Amino acid sequence: MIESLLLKLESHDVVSEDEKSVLRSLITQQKHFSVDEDLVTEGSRPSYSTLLLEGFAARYKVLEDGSRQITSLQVSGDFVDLHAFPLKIMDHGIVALTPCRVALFDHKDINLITEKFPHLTRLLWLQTLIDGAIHREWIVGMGRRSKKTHLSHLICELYVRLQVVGQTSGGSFNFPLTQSELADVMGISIVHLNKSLQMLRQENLFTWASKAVNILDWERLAEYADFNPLYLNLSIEAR
Amino acid sequence: MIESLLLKLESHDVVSEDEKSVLRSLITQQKHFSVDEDLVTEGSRPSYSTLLLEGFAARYKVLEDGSRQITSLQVSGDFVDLHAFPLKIMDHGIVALTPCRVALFDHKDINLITEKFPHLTRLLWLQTLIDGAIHREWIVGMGRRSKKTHLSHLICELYVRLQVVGQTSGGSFNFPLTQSELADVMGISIVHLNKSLQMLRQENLFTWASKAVNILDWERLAEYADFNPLYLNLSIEAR
DNA sequence: CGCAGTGTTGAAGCATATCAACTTGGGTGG
DNA sequence: CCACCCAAGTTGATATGCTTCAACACTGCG
Repeated sequence: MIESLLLKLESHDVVSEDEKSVLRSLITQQKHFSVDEDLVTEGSRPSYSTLLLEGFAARYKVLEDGSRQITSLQVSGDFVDLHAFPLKIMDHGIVALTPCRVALFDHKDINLITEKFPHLTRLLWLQTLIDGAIHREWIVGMGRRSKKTHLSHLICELYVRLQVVGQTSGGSFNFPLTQSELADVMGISIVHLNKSLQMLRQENLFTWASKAVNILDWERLAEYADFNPLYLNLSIEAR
Repeated sequence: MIESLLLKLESHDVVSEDEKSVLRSLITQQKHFSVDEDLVTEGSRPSYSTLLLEGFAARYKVLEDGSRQITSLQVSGDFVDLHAFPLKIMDHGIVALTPCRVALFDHKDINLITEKFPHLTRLLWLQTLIDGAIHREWIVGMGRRSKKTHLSHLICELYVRLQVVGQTSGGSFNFPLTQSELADVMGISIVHLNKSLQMLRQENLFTWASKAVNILDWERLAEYADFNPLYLNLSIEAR
C-alpha cells in the first residue's frame, strides 16, 4: 500500500526490511479526499502527517486579494506534510487537485522513528530536503527563466518524479492540472500561460491533451528546459 | 562561539546542556572567506557542513546565459549547507556577500548526532524545514506579490531573523547587499529594483542607506508587506 | 587625481496582466 | 437521446509592468 513511498526511498538508498515493516506498521488510518477539498488547512495543528498514496495535490497560499500561489505539487509517494511534525503549525494549505487517497502517520510514531531508527530518520529528512531543492529550482524558474523554459522544466521535473514511483509509461504520464492551476504554479495569469503554452507547442517537444502529457523527444526537451536532475538526488548512496 | 546557532535553536525549543556541549565539541575547524568567494561550490561533495558565524551569504544558481538567481540569504547562526549531509552533492553554490567567518562540522559527526541525540536531530531537521518555509514564502513573493510588497516582505523577514540572533538594535540592522544582489534575490532587473525601491521610499516605511536598514514603523511595514511571521516558527515548543 | 563599483535616470521596446467575448467538450436532467 | 449548462480553453485589444541600453552622478580608495 505504501509501495510508492518505498520506491521513492529506495531511489536514494537501500531500505532494510525492518525499516519497511516499521513504516507499514505505523499507518493508523486511510482517508479519501475529493477534488478541491483541503487535505490539510492553513493554520491547523495536525497531530499526524499525510502520505499521498494516489492522486495529485498542491501546497498553496492565498493572499488578501484572493490570488493564489501554488508552492509545490505532490504526487503518489510524497509525504505532503511531513514537515508539520517538527514545524507544528501549518503555514499553508494543501488541496486535492484530483481525488486523493492518503495514509496517516501519527506524529508520536514519527517521533518514535527518530528515537529508534536513525537511518530511516535520515531518509525521511532527505525527503523534506528534496522538497527544499525543488523549491529552489522553482524560484530559479520564476525569477530567471523564460516562461517557456520554466514550463518545460516543470514537465521534465514531473516526468522524473513520476517515473521514480512507476507512474509513467513510455514518455507519457498523467498530468491532470487545469491551465488555471498551472498558472497558479508559475505565478502568471491564465491568459499568458495559455499563450506561452501555444508557443511551446510549436516546438514539438511534448503534447498535453486530455489530462496526459506525452514527451516526444526527451533529449531535446531536457536541453530546451535546461533541466539537470541532480537536484532530485536520484542516486543510491549511504545516507 | 556558536552562540548565534544556540540562540536560533532556543527560539524553537529548550536545548539541554548536553546538546549544547555536543555541538560545541564537534566544531573541527574555523575558516574565513572574503567577499565574492564561494563558501561551497556547485557540484561539490562536501564532507562537512558549514555554520555561518558572522557575515552574510547567499545560495545561488547561475544559468547558461550568465544570469543569476539567489535562492536564499544566510545570516549568523544559519547552517548554510546542513542539507548537504543527506543530500551529498551540492546542486547550487553559496557565496559570501560580506567577509564571512564559519565553523565546519564533519558529516560523520552530524551522523553521530542522528544516532545518539534524536531531539537535537529534530531541532536540526527543523532548521532545514524552516529554510523550506522561507523558500515557499519567496515563491509567493515572486509569483503573486507586487515588487514593492515583495521587497518590504523581505525586509520584514530579515529583521525578524536577525532579531532572533541578536543582530538588530532598535528598528535597525545591518543589510550589506548591493542593489544588484537584491535584484538577483527578487529575480528582476537592477533598474526595476531601483525604481521599485524609490517608490517604496515614498511610503516612509523604512530607510536603507550605507548598508543599514532602519524600520520607521514596524506595524505599518508588516501590514503593508502582508507579513505574518508564523512561517518562521518562532515559538518554543517540544519538538 | 583617477578609477571602479554602485546608484540613478530617461527612452524605447518587449512581456505580462486585465477585460471581455467566444468556443469547445463532457456531464446531466428533461 | 437530445438540449442545455458549466467549466475549461482560446482569442484580441488595451494598459501596465518590466527589461534593456546608454548615459551620467556619486563615493571610496589606490
